[in-house]
Amino acid sequence: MLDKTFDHSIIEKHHYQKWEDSGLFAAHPKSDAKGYCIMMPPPNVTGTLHMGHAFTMTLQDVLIRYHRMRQQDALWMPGTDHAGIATQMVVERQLAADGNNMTRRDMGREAFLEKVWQWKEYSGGTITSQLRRLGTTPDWERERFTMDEGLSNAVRKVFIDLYKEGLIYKDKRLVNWDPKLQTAVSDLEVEHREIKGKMYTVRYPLEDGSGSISIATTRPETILADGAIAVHPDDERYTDLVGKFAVVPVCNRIIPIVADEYVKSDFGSGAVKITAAHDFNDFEVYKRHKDKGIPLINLMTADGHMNENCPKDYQGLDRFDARKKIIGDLEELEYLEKVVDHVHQVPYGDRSGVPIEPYLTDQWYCNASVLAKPALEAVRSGKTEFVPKNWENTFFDWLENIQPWCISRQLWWGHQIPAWYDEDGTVYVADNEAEAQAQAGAGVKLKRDEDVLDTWFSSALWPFSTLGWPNKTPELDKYYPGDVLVTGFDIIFFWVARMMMMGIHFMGEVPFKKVYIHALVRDAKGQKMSKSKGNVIDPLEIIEKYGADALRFCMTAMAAQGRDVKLSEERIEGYRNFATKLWNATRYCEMNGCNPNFDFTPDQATETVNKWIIGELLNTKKGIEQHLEDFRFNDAANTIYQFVWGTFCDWYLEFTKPLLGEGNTNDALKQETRDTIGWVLDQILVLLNPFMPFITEELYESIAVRPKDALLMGQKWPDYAPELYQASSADEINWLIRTVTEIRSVRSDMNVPAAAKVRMLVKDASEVTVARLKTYDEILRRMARLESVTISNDVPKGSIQTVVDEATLVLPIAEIIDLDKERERLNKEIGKLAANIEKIDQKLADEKFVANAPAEIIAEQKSRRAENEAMMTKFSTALKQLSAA
RNA sequence: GCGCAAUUAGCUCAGCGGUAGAGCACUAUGUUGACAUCGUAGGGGUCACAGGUUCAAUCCCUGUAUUGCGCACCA
Repeated sequence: MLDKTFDHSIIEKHHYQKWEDSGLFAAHPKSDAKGYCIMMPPPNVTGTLHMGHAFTMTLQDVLIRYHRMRQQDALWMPGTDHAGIATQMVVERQLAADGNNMTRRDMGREAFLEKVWQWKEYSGGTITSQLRRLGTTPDWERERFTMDEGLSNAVRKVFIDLYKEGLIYKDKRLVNWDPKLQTAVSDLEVEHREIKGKMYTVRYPLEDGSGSISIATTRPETILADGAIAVHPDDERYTDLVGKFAVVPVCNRIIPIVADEYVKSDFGSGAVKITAAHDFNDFEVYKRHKDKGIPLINLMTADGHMNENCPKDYQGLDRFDARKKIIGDLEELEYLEKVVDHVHQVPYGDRSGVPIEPYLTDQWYCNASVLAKPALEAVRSGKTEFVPKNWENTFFDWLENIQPWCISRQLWWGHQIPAWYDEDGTVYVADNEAEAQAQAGAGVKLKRDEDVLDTWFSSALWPFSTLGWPNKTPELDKYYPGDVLVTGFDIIFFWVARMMMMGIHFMGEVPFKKVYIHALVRDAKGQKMSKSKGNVIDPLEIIEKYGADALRFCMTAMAAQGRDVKLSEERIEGYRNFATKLWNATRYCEMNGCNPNFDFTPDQATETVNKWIIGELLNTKKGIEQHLEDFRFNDAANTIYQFVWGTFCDWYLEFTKPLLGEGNTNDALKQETRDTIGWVLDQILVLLNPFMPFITEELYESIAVRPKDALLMGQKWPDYAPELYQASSADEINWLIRTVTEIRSVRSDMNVPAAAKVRMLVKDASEVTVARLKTYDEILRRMARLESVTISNDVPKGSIQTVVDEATLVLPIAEIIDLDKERERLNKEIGKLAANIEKIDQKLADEKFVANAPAEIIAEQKSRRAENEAMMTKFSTALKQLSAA
């Protein structure tokens, strides 16, 4: 027998161990079953589980468990990502905190990497063990890490192949440079922050002494690297100046004045300084005016200090100090004309939090625009489909305007670029040093490129590198392309788009057929969870407190398409209560001997309530299937919730109480009812299992003796014969529900004490109703707290009356009735009905409506009018009788 | 500036061309051994605003407002 209350903490670990030991997580590439594959977005190997993970992993696990139960050969491919910058930063911080003030450069590459590997070994299992707490069932045996040997081989091969195809190349261009981390970062890793800064207007004297030209800038320190001044070609104010030269204040360099359409005449002075090595737009101007002799001057070191290209007294200054200094100098030299407050966007590194510097460096690039074309085409043609569809626009916009992808990073943690240089700087791209040496020729001294690849470069290969590529494997055959990728919208660019590009290029086929994009998890107020805000809800604490099932179910129920998940603890508590409800219902079933009977099949049910609940279960199962098919997780969750609580517990178990009681001497019926209850309960556990795996597994084990080692998670998703649903049963039971609800409602309205048992007379009952009243006599008496149910057209004095369908229900309660109150209630009912009728009459009187509306709508209005009319008559009669009393 | 989404009950959100829904919260109440982590009943909405299409609009279209999120930015 089950304990009186459900304690999730007792059951969770125990079941997970059993599941994992059972081998049921494993995919079987050689089996004949149809494959179903989800590639888990690999979390940061040294990370810990946060709500975003819990959310996405829950949805994936629901899908995987569901498809596994449907007898598909499910592969949920798990793994972790080395997360280059993030992980390296953590270890560097640890070094700094050690007290020795060591930096990675002090340590040297090899020793540092050893440290990172140690850290990976130490904390690498954290997140995967936390995923186990959540109850997820990926094929752990296949777990991969982006820096595994196999995956690293794939990375090198892709690099080499793309290099040979000319799609990877080295180039000197401006990159987003993070002076703190001292690496290039992707423009996706740059966040623009609105900053209240200043705009400085600076006067540049003309070289010929004939006057001056003024420009505006927010970054006066870059004046030292100015290479030109640009004006709009049509700007008449400056026509005469184009072709002349100006003198850069402070450093006195002579620079040309050029005309370029990029300049907006109506902004500032209409003249702009061109600092080609420190601004993306300026760099473009520079390229268009190469013939004008514009110098390309880099004035900063990699860590954001002023370098040897600056005047002596600037060299070595931090970039922000240099700004202060130059403002002073300009003022002193009387070049500074104006300073105004100016709000503008400044790029910040999203990891380092410092302003990003456009910086001129040599980097490796991938020609993304070539790779993007087939990826775009694949989505346009529907080979890959986004759900919800509107994300396709985001995908298109980005890929259509894609820039060369800078794939090199000045980090140590990651895949080192497989390129070697000889002393002349000639590059040899090869799988290993020996091959590079062979290319270069014996005896040539080679040095390997020190940089590593962008983490997303290896993640882009994830859908096939994890399946054994470049080897031809049965896994690749069977599971590529994957069925669905489940991920958040925030990494459509970072990851989804790149997997599409690489997957199509190297596999000749899209990496997944569908991309389900979910929203972000926020706190109850809708704010993004972040450590600095302190509003982080830790999934593990929630699991401790409410159970993994409650968290999972909450996540699923909140996963409506296109909306963020605002997570509140109350909501989770609500679903914990749902688990308790199921627990107690099961306990009740056990107490009444309603355990699954394996000889019972639902077609054996004869009693209407039993046939009804079976039919309702059919609809529920169909609903869940449809909703999961459509990735409408919230609807799927609500469908089963509603069935379990609102249908099974609230009504069916109550309906069957009389049948199980001593009053029922029909043993066959009693047994059928027990069997039906046991069967439906068993089915509930199966249908609910993908959502709430722990409690359902526990109950499944508890309610029946099963074949040895039969785990619920390994059971087959049911198939029901459609004829098990019978509309006639539904009609009858819906009448019963209506009747019980109506009596309860009127009792409550009239303050009839809950404990009071009252008689009920039924007036104007049809034959069908008479029969039903007889059939459900006991249920009615029990559920509506009635002493007796009698067919009678008498209305005793002091009765309250109400109407269900054609019949009038009369409750003679002279001793407790409040006549005024009852009069008020009846008048209210009549008023409502009259209003309905009036509305319908208006419609029916509208010629256009009658002429244009479909016949069934008109018929519906007419029959609704008749119903309302009939009810109004009955209530009016009741009112008259009350007044006469 | 461009784009996307949202605006429905006190809160969080579903929904839908033909009688407005859920959970939580709230109010009242507590009857039978599954369940007070519960039962029963109830109150509560001009479906942001303005136009349009339609016999009919909360739903479709257009515009406005507000909010959120992307993308791009003028030095």
